[in-house]
Amino acid sequence: MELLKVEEKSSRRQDEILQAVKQALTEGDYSQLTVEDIAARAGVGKSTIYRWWKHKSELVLDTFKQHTASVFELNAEESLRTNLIQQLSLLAQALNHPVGRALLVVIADHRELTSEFFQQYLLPRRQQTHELLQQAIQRGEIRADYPFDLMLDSLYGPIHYQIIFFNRLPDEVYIQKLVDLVLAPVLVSF
Amino acid sequence: MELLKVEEKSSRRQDEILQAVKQALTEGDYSQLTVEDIAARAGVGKSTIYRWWKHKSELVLDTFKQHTASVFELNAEESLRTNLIQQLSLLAQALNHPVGRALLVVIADHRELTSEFFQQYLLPRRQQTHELLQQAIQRGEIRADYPFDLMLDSLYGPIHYQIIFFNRLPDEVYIQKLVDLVLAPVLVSF
Amino acid sequence: MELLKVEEKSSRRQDEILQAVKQALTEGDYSQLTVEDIAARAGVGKSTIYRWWKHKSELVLDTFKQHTASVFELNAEESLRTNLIQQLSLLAQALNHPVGRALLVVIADHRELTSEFFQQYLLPRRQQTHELLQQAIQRGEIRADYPFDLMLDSLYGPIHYQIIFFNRLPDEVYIQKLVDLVLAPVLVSF
Amino acid sequence: MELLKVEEKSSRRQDEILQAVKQALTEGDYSQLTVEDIAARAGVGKSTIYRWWKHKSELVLDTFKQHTASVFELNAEESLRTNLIQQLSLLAQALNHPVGRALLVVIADHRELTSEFFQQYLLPRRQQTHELLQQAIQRGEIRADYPFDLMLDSLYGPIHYQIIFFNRLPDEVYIQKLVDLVLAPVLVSF
DNA sequence: TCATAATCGAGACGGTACGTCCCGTCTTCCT
DNA sequence: AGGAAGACGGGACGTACCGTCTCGATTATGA
Repeated sequence: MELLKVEEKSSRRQDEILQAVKQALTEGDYSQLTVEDIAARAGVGKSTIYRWWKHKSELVLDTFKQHTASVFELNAEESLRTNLIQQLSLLAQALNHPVGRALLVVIADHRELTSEFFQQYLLPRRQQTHELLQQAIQRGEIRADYPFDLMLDSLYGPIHYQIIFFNRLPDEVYIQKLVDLVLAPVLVSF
Repeated sequence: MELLKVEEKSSRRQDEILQAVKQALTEGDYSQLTVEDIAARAGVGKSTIYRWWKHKSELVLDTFKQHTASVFELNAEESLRTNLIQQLSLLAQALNHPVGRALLVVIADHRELTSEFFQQYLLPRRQQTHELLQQAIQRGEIRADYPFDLMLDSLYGPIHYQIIFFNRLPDEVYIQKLVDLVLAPVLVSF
Repeated sequence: MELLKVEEKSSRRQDEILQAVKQALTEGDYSQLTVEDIAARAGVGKSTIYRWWKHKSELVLDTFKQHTASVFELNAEESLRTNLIQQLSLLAQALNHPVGRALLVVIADHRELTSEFFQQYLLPRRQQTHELLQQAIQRGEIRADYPFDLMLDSLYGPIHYQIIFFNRLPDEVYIQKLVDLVLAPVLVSF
Repeated sequence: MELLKVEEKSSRRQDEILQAVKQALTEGDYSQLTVEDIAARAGVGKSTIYRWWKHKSELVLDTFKQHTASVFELNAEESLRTNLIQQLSLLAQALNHPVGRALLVVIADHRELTSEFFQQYLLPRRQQTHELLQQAIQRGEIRADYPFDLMLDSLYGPIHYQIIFFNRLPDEVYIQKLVDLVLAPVLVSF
């Protein structure tokens, strides 16, 4: 019981730390993020932070996970197109948020974290979308034979591309057009 | 002739410095890149580096430009598809090269450099590809009415996406499939 | 007791750093003194030094203070003459020591430190000597009416002068003669 | 003839450089003095400066010499006291001038220059004053048997002492009192 | 009168130390 | 006993100047 309490307590504290990271990133980008500042914001000693995270970069990763945790439920009742548009919009917003920006730096700078990020974040998301596609296939919305992996890259890729290299958050219109373009060849039409 | 000499920004010494950056990046990634190490490799004082580049990040940008300068000529005699495949392959290799990796970090970390990179590197490349498309249209290879910007993102985006988030250099097969997928709706067929 | 501990500004580590400064100055003069070298000698990071001292110059000042801390007690049982000779000899030695030499550079180079040095070092010393004079007056050794400030300058001045401009440590004989010369008009004789 | 002309010209240029040093020192102290700034003020290339002076410190020495060249003639018709007061006042002003301040730094910082300064500047001055004393002896103004070297130190020393350590230009009153104090035991009175 | 040489400004260069920043670890001292 | 506070070793940063060295433009000379 007491152990649980301790765990809970530290879990709450961890949340506070991640919140502090998010707040700090809202006020300045990754290069201005310092562990000391985070500690001060969270009312915590630096050692407490390093007890749970080996490096600053991991902190950012977890902050991003926490930040995007609630997002990304699928809506089984809507069409594939609607779901995709919603997914990509949320993704774009998440990536364009200061926390997402910081994540991009971390991913680029620490290649050893890429696989962790892939396993824990990207893969689940892709599988989710895969399910979406399966359902659409079963509903007869789209063709069953198609290079879906490539299709997903064609959806996700441009979003990241726009944010990273054009420094621009793709708007709803862009995303709709993108989805329509990519979806066109695969839709069952008659 | 003399005017040309004035115009070309890169003296021999600056070239040597960029070479030193490339070499250093080949031996370790961006986070291990040190201006002092670069200076030592180039047999140059630190001040010489800072005389020409304000920040380490700009050094990396110029190194990337130099590294990819010779690349990317179009081949007017080949088909659009062949040209695209070749372009994307070269791009993928450039980005996956240590220098490209470093560039990604810099772009992610210094958003103020994004527009410079866009202007000086991405935009010319896009215009080049646009010409390619124009030629293909005139040759009747592809349709004239199409959202080509979006199409370019669909080509470039996935390449970057694979490299950044999957930490993987897209192989020839991937690129061919990608090009075919994206090109399919726009090809004039009968 | 604990208050005392708090009050004493010099932790063990700070002492080690000052020792390292002294050692470094023994091996080379001020212009060769490097903070990095000091740090290395003290087995300390550069930041530790800059945490406690704003500038290299202040380090030297404190080193001089530490170096001359134990010195300069008066000997109430001896005659004024004996005390003065002893004081000036010690002063001369302190100034001629590498640490003293460095101090002279710092004082000359950083006029803003002069007043600090005056307050914390020269003034106490002068007051001490003033007491000495008061005692001598009360003992009837010397006259009570005399421009003692000027007298002190006539004692201290030549010592510094010899060291700075003649690059020469005044010997015992010089000091005795100086004291006798300056003291002559003020001694009570009959 | 032509050689002379060349020599003259360069001599004029050297003067301009020394003037530039003086001007620069008037606007900021020695630590802010840079050779590049001097060169710019003098409208001269850095190499021209280094052609005639090995180091920045020597430049300052020569500037001081030039600055005080015209000063310090003795006035044989006046009393010893008057002459001494005038001498010391001029000395004090010269030392307190930015150029003098810079000189003090250089002397303190480059002990190898001390002897040069001694030979070329201090010694002549002392000999001059010695003559003054000789004349006073012959006129019967002062006693013939006296430690004159020590006496000179008692005059020069306090002046330097006040300027260096009290950061204060001794005023006329101070100097008069000093001279009177030091002169008292040596004056022939009846 | 024009080519050739000497001079000198401008400033690039290798180098060195500075003082700052912040990492990730370790210590202290309070609660 | 645990944790906030923050000292610590370390190491890269970007800056400032030093004293040396190239490079052209500008004279000055001599054929």
